[in-house]
Amino acid sequence: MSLRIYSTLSRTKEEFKPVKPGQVSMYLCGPTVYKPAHIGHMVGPVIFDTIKRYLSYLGYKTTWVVNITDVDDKLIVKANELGTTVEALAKKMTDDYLDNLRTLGVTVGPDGIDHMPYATQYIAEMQNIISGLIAKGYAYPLNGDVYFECCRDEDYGKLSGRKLDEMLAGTRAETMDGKHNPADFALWKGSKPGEPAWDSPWGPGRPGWHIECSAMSQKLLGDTIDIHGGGLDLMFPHHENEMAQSESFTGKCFCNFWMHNGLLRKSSAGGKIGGDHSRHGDSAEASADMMAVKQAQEEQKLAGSKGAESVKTAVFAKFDPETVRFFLMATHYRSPVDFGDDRLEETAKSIEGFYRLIETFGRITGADFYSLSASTTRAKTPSLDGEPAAFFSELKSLRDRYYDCMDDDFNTGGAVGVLFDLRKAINGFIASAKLESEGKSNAANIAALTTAMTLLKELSNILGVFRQPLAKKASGSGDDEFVNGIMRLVIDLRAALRKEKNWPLSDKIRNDLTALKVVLEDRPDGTTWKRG
RNA sequence: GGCUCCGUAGCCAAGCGGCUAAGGCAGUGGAUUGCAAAUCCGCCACCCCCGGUUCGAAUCCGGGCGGAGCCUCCA
Repeated sequence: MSLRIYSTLSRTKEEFKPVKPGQVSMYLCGPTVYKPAHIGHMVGPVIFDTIKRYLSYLGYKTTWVVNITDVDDKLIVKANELGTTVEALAKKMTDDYLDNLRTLGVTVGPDGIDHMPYATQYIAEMQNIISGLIAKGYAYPLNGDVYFECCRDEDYGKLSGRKLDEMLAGTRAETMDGKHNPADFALWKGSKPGEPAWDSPWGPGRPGWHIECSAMSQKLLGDTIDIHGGGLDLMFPHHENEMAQSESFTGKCFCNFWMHNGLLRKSSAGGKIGGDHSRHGDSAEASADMMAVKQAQEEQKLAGSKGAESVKTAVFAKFDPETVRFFLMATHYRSPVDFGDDRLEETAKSIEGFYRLIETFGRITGADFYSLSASTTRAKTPSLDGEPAAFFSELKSLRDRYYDCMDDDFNTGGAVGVLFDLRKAINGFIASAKLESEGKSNAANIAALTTAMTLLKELSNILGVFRQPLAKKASGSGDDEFVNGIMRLVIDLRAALRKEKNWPLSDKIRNDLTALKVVLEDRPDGTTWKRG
């Protein structure tokens, strides 16, 4: 089974073949850093982080670039508004962005984003491309600006499926501004006084939106890259234009696999409004003022400039980052996703069992799941031949299913399903081998359990989940000696009551503790507690 | 209006021509438990509608209905 990737260009899944054997170059369009990051900005990086992990797992030496756009109209406007400089604003928002990425397990470095170039550091490269495009007749200067002439690029529109002449039909004349063609877009923008500006052959100015990605990907990854990613909303015009520029300049294919991730939508207040979603199709509502509807849609869209809350306040205050990451992994990257509290709550509930299994594993073996050393490459994955044979062969087939999913256009949703099945298999093994009670000293079974848990770690590492304990702590790990001491006392006293079969009192203790968000669980070998 | 994409159980969701349509949440029957919790074993889908291609379709094609995104420097 070999890796297949859906390419936006061909609208089909194609077998993945890198330009250079054994190596993969990957470029993801990063943010314009003019406002705090919202959760929608995190989707691409999280998905591509997993893609890189899997490519690395397959043995590819993967180089991943995510750019930072630190010069842009919006940045200028916002900085003026706030009475600060573009540089200072960009710095602050970049830090916010990176901070949130780190929280979600995406780092800058060999295990994550390899290069994070800033647009302002590649002005010379951009100017070089612009000059080249003018020389080749693909671009023309106009009043201090430089425009790319779309109709000179024969296959312009091939990514988004647009035809140039169709696009022109509905265009208003006033958008022309002397451009040869309304679709022509700026490679270079002459600056007004007070705006950030760089000297250029066409006068002081700043780069257009698309040229930075062309320049940076070429400089850092070469003329033809393997994978280029971004949100679906960037397909047009950004990626279309980016590709048009780059290919016109180099005369080579710019990118072999275009990958676009679906966008997040903020789900409506959920059940809180009326509960029954199916009622929204009322014909009375259908006649509502279209503008109002359009407006409402705007607000729902996370990417809209208005109303989007920062990740920290909107999400991380309420949900563990691992829950968020798991949620993103549970659906296919190309699908649009409703993002809302009720969905995250469901996810949190669904993954609790993994954390419980991890605790159980610790109780049985004394080992720490998070310290297990799991293989990070498919080539070095354990053979999984062992006893009991039935259990091992189940592990093996689950792993194969996981591979099949990931090989099929990074089907993380299917892979997540495998993780749940793996959990069930391990729990079943623990139960049938009675590892929590009389089977505790069976060394072979303990070893089998450890192998299985190591496999769980190996497979969840690729998705970037279960890398650390939840903030919600298990017994004794997050509280001070005082609390732990009190809890030990309470549990001991209750154990004595239970021995006397004083059920009313021992149940009262457990129930009252539940009200305090402390959960007691009675097991054959004693009672454990944790904060719930 | 043009260009894309989607429509699988109460909800979320995988599935990409062929064994009994993954998995999660909710619900439900049982095992286990002093009772719980957790865990395990079960149950829970006429794949939006209508045609067509095929020995065979949730999967391919045509039409319809419904939804989403883009066409506006939004990831």
